[in-house]
Amino acid sequence: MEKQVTIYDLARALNLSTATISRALDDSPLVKLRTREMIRAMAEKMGYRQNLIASNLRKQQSRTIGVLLHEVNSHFATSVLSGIEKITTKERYDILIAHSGEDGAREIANTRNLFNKRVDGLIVSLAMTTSSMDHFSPFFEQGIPVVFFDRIIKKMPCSKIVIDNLKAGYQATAHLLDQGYRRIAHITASLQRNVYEDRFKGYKKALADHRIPFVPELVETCSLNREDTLEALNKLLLQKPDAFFITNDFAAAVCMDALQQKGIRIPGDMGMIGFNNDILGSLISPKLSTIDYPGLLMGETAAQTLMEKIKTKKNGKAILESKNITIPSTLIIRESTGKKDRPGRSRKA
Amino acid sequence: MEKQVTIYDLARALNLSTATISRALDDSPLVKLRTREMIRAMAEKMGYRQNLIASNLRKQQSRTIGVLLHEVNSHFATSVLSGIEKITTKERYDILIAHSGEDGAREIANTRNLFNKRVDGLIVSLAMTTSSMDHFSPFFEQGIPVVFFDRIIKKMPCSKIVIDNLKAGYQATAHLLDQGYRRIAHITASLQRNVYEDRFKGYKKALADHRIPFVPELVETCSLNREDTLEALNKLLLQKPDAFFITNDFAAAVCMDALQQKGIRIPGDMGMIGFNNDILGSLISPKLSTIDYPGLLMGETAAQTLMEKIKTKKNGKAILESKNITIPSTLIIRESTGKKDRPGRSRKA
DNA sequence: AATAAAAATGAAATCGATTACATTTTGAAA
DNA sequence: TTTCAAAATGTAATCGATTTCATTTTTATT
Repeated sequence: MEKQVTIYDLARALNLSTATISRALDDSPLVKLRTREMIRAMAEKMGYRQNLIASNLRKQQSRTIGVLLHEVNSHFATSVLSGIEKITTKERYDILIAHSGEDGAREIANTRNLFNKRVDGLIVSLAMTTSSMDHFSPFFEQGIPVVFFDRIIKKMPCSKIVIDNLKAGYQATAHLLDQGYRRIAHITASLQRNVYEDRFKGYKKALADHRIPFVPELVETCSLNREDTLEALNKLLLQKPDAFFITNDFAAAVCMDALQQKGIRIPGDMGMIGFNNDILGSLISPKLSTIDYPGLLMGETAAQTLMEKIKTKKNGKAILESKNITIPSTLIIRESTGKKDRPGRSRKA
Repeated sequence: MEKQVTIYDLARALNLSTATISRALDDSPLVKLRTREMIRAMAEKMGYRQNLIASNLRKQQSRTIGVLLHEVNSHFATSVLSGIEKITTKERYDILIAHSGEDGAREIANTRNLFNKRVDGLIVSLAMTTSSMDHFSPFFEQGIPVVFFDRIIKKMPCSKIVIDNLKAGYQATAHLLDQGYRRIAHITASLQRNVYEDRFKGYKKALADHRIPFVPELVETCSLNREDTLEALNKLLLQKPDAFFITNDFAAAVCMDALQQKGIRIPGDMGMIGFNNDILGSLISPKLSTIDYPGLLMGETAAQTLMEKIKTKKNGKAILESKNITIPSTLIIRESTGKKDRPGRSRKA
């Protein structure tokens, strides 16, 4: 349990000033090369380790960026995180991850904490129950860059990274229609959140374009966890749907399992399409059709956008132009959306 | 872009000293209640936010604990993280997550960085390729608590949280044997790592106890990602196994999918057991038998152990007794390990 | 060798909070 | 009203690095 070695110790040992030590350790050309080498050697020998807390206080930065997430236990979330990390580590920034478990109050507490830790920037996907945006105002007031992704608020004046959820919802629904399904149920989450709202809009637009009436009873909203999803499923089954568009692959997998238990064949009796392109979908049977949502790219883009903002801020003027970036998403057709069987006929297994 | 409000600003505004302000904001009884309320109100009014960097520098702490992981994109990893978080947020600590992507060099860099950030403690699961332990010595020298979990080094003098991998490997293998399988292949990862080594030992012991000869050709080591797993699978198929014990559920799911493509029936023709109890296993078909590895509990236990160490350190004497905790694991029998078909007979689908 | 310019180094303020120690205020007892 | 302990507040050092603004040393030029 030895005392920490500081630049004062190095200065004393070498009979130099802390200014020179500090500059040398930063590899500044202001210090003679020979001196620099001497200092490096002594730092190594004495086991010096820079105290980043002190450094950050003086430099008025933290070299840390905060990431506010609603959940981390999904393939999508971990993809986004690894995309973010890929960019930030390259720039030698750390990330502080805080997740709210979909709870707005925890999101507020986390936001506050990250501000107090003086993160240099923030990347956010909103919790399901967040309604007000007031907790972000300290960041805006201080000009600390914030980038939203996935779950955003459209009217916020800052950069946002999204996919075209309306189009994706449209594609998913249209594909089911093309395969002969007509009574398409939709399991989704809080329509307060843009992502679910837009997919829902796409769903309705596809129905309209195919001249299929929209039936409100075919839509259920839930938290998307296992129990709630099954509850929604059972409620919807009373409406005799012939296909499901489910806004999340995990929930879709849960439903497929339950439907197959009941002896319902997928596809054929029932079409099924998910959302996100979780690896899960390619391992279950039948393999799940879905919308590819490139989490890695989204994370990278969000981080890249944030890093640029941080840099322009450092170099003087804070040009706070907000970017709205739309990442491409793709319909992935696998097995669960095979053609619908004609009624009365039987299908080859 | 207003300037940050500091306690100096509050002190000036209220004609008090920074000492009083600081104490009041900490709710110290040294400050008269009325004054405290006044200060709180003014802080609120002026939009004061504590600068934790300054506070941490002075207090010689970071209220942050570092978590070194090899990967984060698995159900197990996210469970552990959420277990850790559950405990640490309760104690108002943040976690700084660094993952190495199984790369020893990155692990070293991450360890160094976390040290420089002066984390108050470290929770570690080693990367696949880590061999030396030298990068942890600054922590030991400074008496900063370190807790290892899952992938550990047995001889390290610090707390470790593990499951009984030998027993688990034994159970998995014995279960396959009980179901009538005899040529059991084993797909695993680097035997340098205790977890894989111990499971392998359990596998061999189970074989020995059932008087089945151990065949080295039935064991393959790989990274456990999709491609490598498939390669291992194909190599092993040449040895005509009748069951697989695969040390990871994701890899097991990949294999099951590939085997079923080839028309091999699971169970019956081939038994299959995984490891970890990833949710995945309950959604694929047949449902995967596995070993439940309680990640949440492991995370909680690791965090709890660490928090205790941090506390005893703060209260003076650093009693560095190392705990070795073994968490219970359970065999979960589902569908993929149904009885083996007798040769020559056919099984009902 | 004298001089100016460039290079290297140093002194001290600074970042924002905490806290040991000192001082003032308050209130109760004498 | 005085006295003194307790309560409340203040002063200033401190955490460890960075950086502005000197100051000293070195090098090049005449």
